[in-house]
Amino acid sequence: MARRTADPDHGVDPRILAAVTASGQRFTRHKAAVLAALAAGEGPLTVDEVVEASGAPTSTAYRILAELGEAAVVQRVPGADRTDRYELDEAFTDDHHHHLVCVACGSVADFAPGAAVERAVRAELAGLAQRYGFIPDRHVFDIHGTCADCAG
Amino acid sequence: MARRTADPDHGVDPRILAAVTASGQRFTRHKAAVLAALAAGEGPLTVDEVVEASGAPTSTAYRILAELGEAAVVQRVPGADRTDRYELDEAFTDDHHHHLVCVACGSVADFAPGAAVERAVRAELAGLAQRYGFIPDRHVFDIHGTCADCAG
DNA sequence: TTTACTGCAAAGGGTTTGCAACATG
DNA sequence: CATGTTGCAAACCCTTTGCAGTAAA
Repeated sequence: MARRTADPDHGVDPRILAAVTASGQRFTRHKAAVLAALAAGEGPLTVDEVVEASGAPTSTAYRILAELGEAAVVQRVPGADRTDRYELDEAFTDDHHHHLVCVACGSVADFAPGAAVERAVRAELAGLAQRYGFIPDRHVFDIHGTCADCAG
Repeated sequence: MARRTADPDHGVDPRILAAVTASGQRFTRHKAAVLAALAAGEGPLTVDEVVEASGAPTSTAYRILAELGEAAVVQRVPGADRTDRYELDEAFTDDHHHHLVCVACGSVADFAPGAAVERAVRAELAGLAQRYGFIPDRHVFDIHGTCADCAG
């Protein structure tokens, strides 16, 4: 029971660790804290929320989020307001979800799409390259509306 | 043939005119120019593009776009970069479309979705109120990827 | 030891606003 | 005429960056 006492990985998903190091980055204490914050968050987090939860200074949080973005570990999620939000890439969450964006308060929540939508979307994506010369990477299917809190 | 010589409406869609005035706004020359620019544009326009095309000063362009947004005549379209884009609401374009967002150059182009996707989406929306207490208003189905220009 | 990361503070860039002059209804 | 709109410039806020010190590998 002495095999792993120090835990330099901070309990982070080994696949994420691999992606980060494969990208030529170091795995630092702040990076671990930011990743933990994102993993624990309900839906995508604003930079302020990441700062709050991770303890990293704002500028460092921005830099880490950018680095993780380059490593394809984190995705930026634009919301109804002008404030960006960030979430773990689906490759590391093992769930496919979309967003419920509240136009009243700006909050962004996750929701699981029905199989029919995803099936249709996949078929749609296949045709894009032929029709528009556009090479699809990922799709955004967000619903804008009013969340339960704001609807009263 | 002398019925409309002055044309105070600048040839703008009467439904848009109605929506603007119904919102308690005046219909000014700049507003007309911005609307004309949006109507003529291929896909959503950045503020700079609106300024360029309409001749309105930047601050006025922002204000007009905000006003038209409140009148539900214009929608803001977040892209891959941090630059907002604006387009006429679908209620006034009589076409339903989505966006091809280039992650390389930030350009946003329109594309017409297949019927299967829209059918599935409509079914999905219907269930949201029950499942999440979320009242859907509109949906965003954008494809992120690389446009023909950037793919080389 | 090497080099990436950190942290502060200062700069950057798109967006918003105060206010006096102006144009619309 | 009364009031919403315009335009300039200054203010704002989120985000990015320079640089010297720190820490990961």
